[in-house]
Amino acid sequence: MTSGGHQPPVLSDVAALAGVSISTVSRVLTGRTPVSAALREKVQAAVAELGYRPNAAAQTLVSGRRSTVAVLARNTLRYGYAATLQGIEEAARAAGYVVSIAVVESEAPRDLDRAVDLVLSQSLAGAIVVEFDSLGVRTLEALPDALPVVAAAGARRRPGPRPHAFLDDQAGGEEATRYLLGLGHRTVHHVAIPSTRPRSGRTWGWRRALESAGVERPEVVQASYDPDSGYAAGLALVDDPSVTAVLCGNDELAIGVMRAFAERGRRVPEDVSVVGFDDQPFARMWSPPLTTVAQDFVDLGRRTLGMLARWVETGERPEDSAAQPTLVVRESAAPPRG
Amino acid sequence: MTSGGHQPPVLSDVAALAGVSISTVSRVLTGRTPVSAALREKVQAAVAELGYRPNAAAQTLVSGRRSTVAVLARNTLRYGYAATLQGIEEAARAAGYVVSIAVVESEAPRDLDRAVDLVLSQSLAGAIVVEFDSLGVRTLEALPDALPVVAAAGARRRPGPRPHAFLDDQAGGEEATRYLLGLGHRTVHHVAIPSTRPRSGRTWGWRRALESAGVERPEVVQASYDPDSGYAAGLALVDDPSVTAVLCGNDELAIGVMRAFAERGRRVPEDVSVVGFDDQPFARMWSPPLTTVAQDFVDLGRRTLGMLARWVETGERPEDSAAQPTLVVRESAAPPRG
DNA sequence: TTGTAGGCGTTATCAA
DNA sequence: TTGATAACGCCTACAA
Repeated sequence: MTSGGHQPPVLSDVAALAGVSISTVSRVLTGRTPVSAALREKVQAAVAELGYRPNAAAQTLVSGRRSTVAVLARNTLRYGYAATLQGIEEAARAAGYVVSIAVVESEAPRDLDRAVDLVLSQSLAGAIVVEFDSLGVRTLEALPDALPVVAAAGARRRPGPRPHAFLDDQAGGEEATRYLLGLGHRTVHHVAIPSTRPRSGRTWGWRRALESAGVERPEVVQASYDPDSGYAAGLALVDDPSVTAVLCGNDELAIGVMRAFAERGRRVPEDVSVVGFDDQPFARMWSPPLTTVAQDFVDLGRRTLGMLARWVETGERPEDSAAQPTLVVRESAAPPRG
Repeated sequence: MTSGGHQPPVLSDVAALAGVSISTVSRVLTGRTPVSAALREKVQAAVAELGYRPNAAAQTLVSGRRSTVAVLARNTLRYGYAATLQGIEEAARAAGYVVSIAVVESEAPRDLDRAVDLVLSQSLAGAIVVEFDSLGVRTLEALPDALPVVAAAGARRRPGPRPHAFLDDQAGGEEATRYLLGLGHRTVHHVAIPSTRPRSGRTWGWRRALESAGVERPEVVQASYDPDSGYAAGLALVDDPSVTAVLCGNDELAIGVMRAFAERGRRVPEDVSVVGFDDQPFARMWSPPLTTVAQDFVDLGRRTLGMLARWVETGERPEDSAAQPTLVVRESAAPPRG
């Protein structure tokens, strides 16, 4: 079939129109080999006239050069995940990579297999796993060793087979706890999120701060991620008069805790101080505006992609990379009464 | 080079191990042509032993079958965008498509070109444009006619060259306004979001409801998307005693409006009713819980992908598809005083 | 039912 | 500097 139809133009069409060989067209397109100015211009004109675009499949087949990076995540909607994805995409676009996404729907092995199969059905330069939850750990294990994979992690973990960029939430938990202690609170209670490990980094940070202050360490109230679970945790704390300051594992938990206190007539921050974690967008709009530990997820995404890109391009496995959260002081924490 | 190195196995490796020809392996893999049980088992064993995976580039090169869908959007983090993306990804995964994303950073032509170039550098089955803003309209125009493209739109628009799935926010605006009128309010004020057209669908719905009730139509307060802009709008309304009910173009605006009222001592819903739009996750957690028009963005994403998939698979251009928002009554709206 | 051979669109190697 | 030509990995007529 001659290419007169409505097929997209290919290299030979351009070559024919420009009156040169296919190799010459390829050379001006790749730019790696010199071509005389005269021919180059003819070729460029033909490319423009035909609206030619290289066939990606053919390119990666012959050159082996891959330019898509897959992101595997449990979720793409919750704030931390979505912000990390944004950072990855932004950095990828700047570096010339396309990002594809695959969510791992549940703990069920078939969901993991499904996502991994789909991801590996592409020609990948590498992959990023968002490892904010235990499913991330399993996803990491399901990926072939030959593929460059970097984890975007919510907490430091011991150096493993795969490099990771992470947010040092232990430092954040410690800073927030010290801040509350510095305000004059006798101790700080803690409502914890689930973790990839027995305890989350922020929970460790809270423990360390209490211990180094030589202060009593209350029982941890274990919760999930959502406000309802924070509400239940709040109810468990509200009748205890020794509770004057609460560090929550994330902002949504903090919202739920605050609602439970409000319903029982304990005012924030007058009666009890509440500090969140993450600095989600609604935190600053809350009443009272929420004091919280800000984690820069967008930057985490950028760094993760940067590590992966360097790995792919230089062949050198990157070092783990940490970033420090920062406490954002707003109005939900104050000195205790009296 | 013989394939003894650490290269991934290819068809010929499998064929050699199984003691059959390459085509036989290909046949058992594609399943379109019958193969004797004996050989089929040998091949499957060899595939498993080698951990063989087909090379995607070679497959799409020879077969022309594409299985990636690109999503172009202004943003991936804001609620509506992220939820739509979630729906797209979910439906795509179920249908065997991979989704890749490209954000169009700004109105600058070079940002549009950059995103479009990156997207078109892949072998695409089709594309989806998230058309919640005016940049979406321009993105749609920048894509080649030959590519199947479906828009995920925030509002109905006149049928155009490309099919779209949309949320009928005009109906939502009308319902919310009628609800407030039904509560006994003399009229309803409106704080509007920007729109792809001179007026957003929800603004039209608000107008229609007021007109058909034969009620005075106040000036629209034009705002942006964020709480700060809602706060400014709230300040513009707070001193007007005729303001007893406000319909906001989205939930974040509603938050800002409520804060402005709270600061000036006007209570919600006792003194003034506020209704939002979208039903973002924080809406139900607010104090008071926000009455708002829920839009199912996840479903929008699913429908959009469904349309695109049918188009790609059957060759028939799909019809436009609408979904109705629903009013979620919570506690931020009530009958007027007295 | 099975194997052989040709070609998908591009890059890279080799002569000229 | 340019042009043939041989891969890249796979699918699919066509022949056996």
